[in-house]
Amino acid sequence: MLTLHYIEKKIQLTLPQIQIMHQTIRVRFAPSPTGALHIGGVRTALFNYLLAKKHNGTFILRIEDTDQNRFVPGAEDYIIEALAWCGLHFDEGPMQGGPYGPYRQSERKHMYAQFADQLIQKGHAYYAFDTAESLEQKREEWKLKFDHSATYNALTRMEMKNSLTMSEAEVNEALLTESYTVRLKMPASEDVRFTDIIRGEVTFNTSELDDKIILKGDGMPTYHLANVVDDYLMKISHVIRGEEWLSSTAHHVLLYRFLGWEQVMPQFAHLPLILKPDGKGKLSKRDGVKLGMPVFPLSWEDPNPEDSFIGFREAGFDPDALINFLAFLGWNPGTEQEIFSMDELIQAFDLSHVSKSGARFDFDKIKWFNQQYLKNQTGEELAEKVASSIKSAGWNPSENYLAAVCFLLRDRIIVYPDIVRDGVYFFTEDFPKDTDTFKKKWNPEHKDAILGLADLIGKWETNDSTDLEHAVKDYIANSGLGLGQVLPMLRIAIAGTLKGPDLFQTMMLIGLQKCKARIQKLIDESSLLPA
RNA sequence: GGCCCGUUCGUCUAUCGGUAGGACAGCGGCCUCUCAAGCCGUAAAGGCGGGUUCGAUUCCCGCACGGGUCACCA
Repeated sequence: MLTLHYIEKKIQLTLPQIQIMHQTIRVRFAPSPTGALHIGGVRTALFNYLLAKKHNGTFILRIEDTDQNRFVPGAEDYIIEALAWCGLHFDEGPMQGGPYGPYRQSERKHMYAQFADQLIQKGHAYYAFDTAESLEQKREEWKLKFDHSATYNALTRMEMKNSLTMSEAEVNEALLTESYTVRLKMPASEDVRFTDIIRGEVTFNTSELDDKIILKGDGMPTYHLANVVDDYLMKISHVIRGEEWLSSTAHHVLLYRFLGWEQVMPQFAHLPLILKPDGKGKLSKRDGVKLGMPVFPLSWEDPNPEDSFIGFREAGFDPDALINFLAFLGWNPGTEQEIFSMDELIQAFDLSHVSKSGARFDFDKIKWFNQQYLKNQTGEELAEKVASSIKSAGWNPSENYLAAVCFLLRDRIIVYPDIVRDGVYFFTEDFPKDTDTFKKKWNPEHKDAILGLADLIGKWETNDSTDLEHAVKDYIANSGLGLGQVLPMLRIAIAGTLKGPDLFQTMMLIGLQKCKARIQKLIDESSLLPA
């Protein structure tokens, strides 16, 4: 008994994996070009990409632009650029084409009607001529009659204006003169069961489901039809999408069944949602500005400033860090490794390690990931990334110098622009000075000793910062002062602030002559300050 | 409200019935001219109630709570 149960369980566990191994994996990321692609979409794309790459499969981009009202110019370019920045490259898509194109649903418009017809022929769909007003009115009625569960379904469709309630002549007449939609005819009461890779078996009863519109008044399909038809025609093997789609999956399963495609229906995997930091609802566009953090990969400029958003790229994040962070939102490798390159993610990824519950977006965590990525780069690598912002700040350091600065700063930055913010004194004499602290620490009696130190620094010749360090420390000891009385002064003179990298390395980099001048200058200024 | 999905430290998570582990954030320490980084340490969790079992975080049922969804949007 016990062993039987055990074996049964083992078989259940290994079956999906075997299927994946021996099947050609074809997955698609299918965004709607209605604006900037937010971070949840990027994660969906990532998981699709990882599964495809892990099994030598194909990763497809399909643009779902069936809603002409919501079409936003530039959105498709944004999506493509954003995913490219993240290192997610498509094998088939609108840019590069492929054997199953076109890859924009608007360009596939002519392909959908025949399947809607097929459904009508078989009695699984029907024409509906209801106007928006009559629908709204009916919905109000149903709300009272059925206690909130108001839908266009088996219970109500016979009181509506559609090809089920009209004579053939009336229908033919209306087809020519009126705007119409095609609705899927749901069975009155039937359990629709499917297996979700992440959630296991899920069941819906058709009595709870409505007669979804599959073809709109303008001749365009809705998501439901377009999605099923395209996934079939494009031979998609796995549908990996957000959990918000779970409740309409029964409609999709029925569509596959009615179209005779159930045997080749893709496997479903519904990803847990990315939630707002407070956990109340899924993360949305506006949460970024509200909480002062990006939720988009790239900045998005909209004519309406309210709809313009800053991106992770512009905020100074590294795409590899973003990807690493996103991979861990709802997935884990089952080991204690946390830092993963894209190749390592591909190796380690497995749908069975995707969690079921929603994950809150944690800004602190992505900052930590980014910091890890920055401090593992060489000075040269960092320099390359910040060179343009250094230039636009008006500074023109040599490549070597910039790289050396980046190297010194690299352990204390979270995002790339921190180098510009924290490194001002490496590039110009015009850097902010914390004079308040200086005043607190300044003791006029030490003036001569410090001027003497400046003198020594200016004259010192060495290539070794520890050599300088010894000289300075010896001088301080000999003058009878403590390190704590002198070094903070020096730091403010040279860097303007009490924090920063090793003082002696900093001085060596800036140049000892310049440092001497900075010390003298600060002391001159301090004699002008009120005591 | 109906239906569906979920529920382990504040947060992200490990644990596939047998001492609840890691990471972020927090706190403390070491290091140090400072700030970081790093290292060490500390505090912190199985929603509730029933069952099944020698044993339940893990399996089952109920409840509670949270989320999703109920458009000619995807």
